[in-house]
Amino acid sequence: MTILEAATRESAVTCCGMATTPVTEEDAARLAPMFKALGDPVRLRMASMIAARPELCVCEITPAFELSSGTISHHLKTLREAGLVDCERRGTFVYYWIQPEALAALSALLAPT
Amino acid sequence: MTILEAATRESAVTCCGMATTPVTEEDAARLAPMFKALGDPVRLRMASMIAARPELCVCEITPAFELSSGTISHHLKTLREAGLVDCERRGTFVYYWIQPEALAALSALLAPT
DNA sequence: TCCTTGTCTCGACAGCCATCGAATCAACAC
DNA sequence: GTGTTGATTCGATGGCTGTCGAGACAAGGA
Repeated sequence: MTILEAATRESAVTCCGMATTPVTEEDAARLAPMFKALGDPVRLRMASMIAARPELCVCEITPAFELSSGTISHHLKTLREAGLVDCERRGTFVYYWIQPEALAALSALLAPT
Repeated sequence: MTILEAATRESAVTCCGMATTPVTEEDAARLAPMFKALGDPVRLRMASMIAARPELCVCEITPAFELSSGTISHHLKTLREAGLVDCERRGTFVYYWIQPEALAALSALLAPT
């Protein structure tokens, strides 16, 4: 079971945000890395750009930031390892898309239904 | 204008999450520190504990973690500086409460209306 | 006044992280 | 094969951060 699946299922089970029931130690350990990944302005913008479209090519992300391609890849990897996005190579290009369940899990935690 | 007020107003103006419109550079700079503050398991649990009640005494938070009082204070300060909580001393004790607008701003960003 | 208790601040330190440039890899065109 | 372009990985570095313990501060009681 991936982190994402666990987080999604958990939020579905608890069905309420932290404003009603405090998160368990285990949930905190699973969800905190997702918040952490969004805790950098560059990555927050990246995630936002990716979420605003069905999928997005790295070649469209890179020119939006004045950063080296190495740093861009590093941030995308961080978002991927947090379970917030996934990617696929198609020919020369790599495309990223959002994992909506991950966003939903975080959102559910912040705002009780 | 505080960070919190700015974030709250912004989310009210845009009224949609990052799944529909990418956040601006300025919004990202304002909101990322809030996500970052929630990006530590200890702070996420703390915020959750505080959010689950109208207000919470530090003396109730401290025993929930196996950490020194210095570290507890440090994390609470981080949450406060991020605009997620506020506090007040009443006699010997200090009480913390959540800033619901801050959570709402983050939630609005994650989940379009 | 002195002592106790709750909380915060300070100084220090080990570990993590954002960034860069260089090197490497993948796919394609020639 | 050779070269080119897109993307990732690697190594290094300066800065940030989570943690502790000790000290300082605030409030109240003996």
